[in-house]
Amino acid sequence: MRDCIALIDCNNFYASCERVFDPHLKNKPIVVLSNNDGCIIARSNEAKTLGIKMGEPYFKCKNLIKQENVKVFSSNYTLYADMSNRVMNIVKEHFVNTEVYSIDEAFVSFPSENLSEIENRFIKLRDKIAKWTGIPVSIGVAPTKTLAKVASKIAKKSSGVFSLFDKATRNKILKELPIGSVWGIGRRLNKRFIRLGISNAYQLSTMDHKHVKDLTNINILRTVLELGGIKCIDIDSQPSNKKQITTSRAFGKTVTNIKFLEEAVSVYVSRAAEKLRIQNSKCSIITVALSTNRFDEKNTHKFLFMTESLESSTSSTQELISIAIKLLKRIFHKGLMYKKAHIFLSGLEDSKFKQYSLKDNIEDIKQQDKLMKAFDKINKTFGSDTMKYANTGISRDWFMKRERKSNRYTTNWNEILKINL
DNA sequence: TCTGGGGTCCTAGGACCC
DNA sequence: TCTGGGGTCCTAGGACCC
Repeated sequence: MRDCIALIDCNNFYASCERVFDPHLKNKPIVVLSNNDGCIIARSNEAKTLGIKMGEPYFKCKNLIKQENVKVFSSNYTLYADMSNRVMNIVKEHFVNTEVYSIDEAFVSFPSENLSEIENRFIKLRDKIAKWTGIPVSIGVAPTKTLAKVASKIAKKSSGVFSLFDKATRNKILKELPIGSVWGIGRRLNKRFIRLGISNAYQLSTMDHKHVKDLTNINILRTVLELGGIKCIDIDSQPSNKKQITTSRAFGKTVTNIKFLEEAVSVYVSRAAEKLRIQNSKCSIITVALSTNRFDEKNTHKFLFMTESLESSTSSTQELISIAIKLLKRIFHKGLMYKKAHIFLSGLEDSKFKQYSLKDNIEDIKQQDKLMKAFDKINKTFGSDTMKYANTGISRDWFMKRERKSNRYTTNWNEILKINL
């Protein structure tokens, strides 16, 4: 028996999360902004109809938004992550083999069965997710991941569940699908294929395999095979640890003062080290970078960075902050207008298999690990930043702008939804 | 004034090994 | 005089994803 694959995809996820806690927003246009209230990163269907584009800078469509009375939200990742967990937990309850692919998507695989049974099963799942979480989802079912993606796109326009197994239907749909909409074909390849006269997914699916491989790489050949119904990309139900951890964020305003940069770098290192400890890793390479505003036409864009390899890997916030501050002082140039700081942690290894160096004081390291464990536990129980290092600052004047953030309804007692009777 | 953030994988080429 | 064959590891750059 062959496996079937389904993609469960939340509709307009961030916008839908905001709507759950404010029923007035039903049928109204909503948009959600990226960090620093920069770009549009989610739109309700009504906002899409108005012609507001994905990724568009907020300031460019501000007039339209005002004119059409579109409700605007700053991004509230705490809320979205919690809502995502709720949806994913329901999916996991129903399917053993699940892969949480992104904050708003999950793949599941299951043995093939009768087609109408499949559809019924997913209609029930869709209804349950809507009832339990308030989040609308679309579900595409097909023999491969790539086709499940295609099917979920169709599902968005129809009843919410669409299965794509019939070959004639598949070919018809692929003929109408622009090549750039295929999962795995980005802007560059889209251009290249169009230049070769290949403009829709059907044409791609019938290309000569060797030709595709010579033209691109093994992954794109997999995409081609998957469009033809041959499974090449498996469900990855146990996501492996990250090989590199980045925390990079723009400031709410440009910063020239090194004191502020020290705070920002300390905050970003704290976040990165937390991520490191969540996956039980230690890092042996740290890079600190600063950049100026890349959209500033008067000044050339500067990206300054410096890397240090550590003799002994670590996941201690304290230790990483002190190295990062040292690197920061070396790359800092007076007079530049900084807009962003970045921290990269790499050379990751599992804490359990840490390679000790001769100079290591094992007792000290154990103490640090214990301290960090307690630190993380407190922040997990009482909210992030309950415990923090003093270098990370109190007022954080430079911090990202989020002027229209909704409450963290599901994760903070002080921000819980209040109902007036 | 205002333009996101955080990842992954593949390939080519160089250095190096036996 | 000649300059194999098979391999690994690392890095930079390019491409993709949400």
